[in-house]
Amino acid sequence: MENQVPNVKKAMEEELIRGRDIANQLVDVLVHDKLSYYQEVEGVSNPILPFVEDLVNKVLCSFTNALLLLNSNNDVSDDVAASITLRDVSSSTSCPKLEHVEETCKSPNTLNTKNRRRGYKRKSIAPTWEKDSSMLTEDGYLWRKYGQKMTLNAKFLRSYYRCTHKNDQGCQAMKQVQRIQGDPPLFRTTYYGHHTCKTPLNPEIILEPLSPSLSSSTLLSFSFNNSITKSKQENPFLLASTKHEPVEVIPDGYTAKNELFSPEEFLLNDYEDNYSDYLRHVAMPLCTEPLEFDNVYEAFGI
DNA sequence: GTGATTTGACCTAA
DNA sequence: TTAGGTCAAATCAC
Repeated sequence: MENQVPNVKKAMEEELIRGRDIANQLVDVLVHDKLSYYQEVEGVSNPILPFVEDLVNKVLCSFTNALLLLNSNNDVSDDVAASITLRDVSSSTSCPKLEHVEETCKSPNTLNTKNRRRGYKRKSIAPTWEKDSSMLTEDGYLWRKYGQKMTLNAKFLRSYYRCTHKNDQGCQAMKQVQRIQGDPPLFRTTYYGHHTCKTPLNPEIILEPLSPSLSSSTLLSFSFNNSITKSKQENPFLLASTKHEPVEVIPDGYTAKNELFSPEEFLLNDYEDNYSDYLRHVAMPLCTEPLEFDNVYEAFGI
């Protein structure tokens, strides 16, 4: 028992060093293989990507294991401990499991239904950005609704969504949708965190505002062509999101490679202080007519 | 059968 | 203490 703490510290140190080394490898790969990115954009398969993903997994595993070791020794804050999930470690195929740590954390109480929320941590982070919109709009990501609540001083339910890829990719993005006005309907969408997932949607339809001051309700209005009536199987991009939300659709012609702008790319191109440039390069080519969608507001009782 | 939503209970920050 | 955020079993939809 006396030797356990030094052993844990030793293992933790090794894990952190391992993570650092792998991260360095990853940087080398990313820096020296820029061309592969363009190959990927062109649709050519990229043999380096699996290797990069493996490196990323190893980095995450190393740091997670280190945190688990700290957690098992009560040397870590509750905040950090709450962010650690055993699934994150065990789900990785390339990550050596720390069985003794897992066993330490899996007390009988955690398996008991009444105590299964021990790891629950209510978020206290500030919103990343907000937008008000007269209609529920698709933002290019897949969301899964995990709750709704009637809040004080609110006439309507607030809905809670998290990224569909929270479990499989660890994406921490969340959003809340609050109907703030009945007639005409007005919705306030508050986003928390950023997407780290590889969204299955076309990158060109991902349009997050560049800053909270840029209300997307002024620019996110898209044409709604007949293809929206196709099934999920025929066009999964269009209806793959939560059933309560309408979709924003990019005209088919907007596919030229040099016209693709994700918000990140837009920032990298120094447009962030020029909203008109953003509109010209990103929003305007996409805007035509407001879309229509049956049962769009069904969940909100409109 | 599988995945998404609903809903009541649980948990925590203020 | 309480309002708001989250969990997870039950239910629904495809």
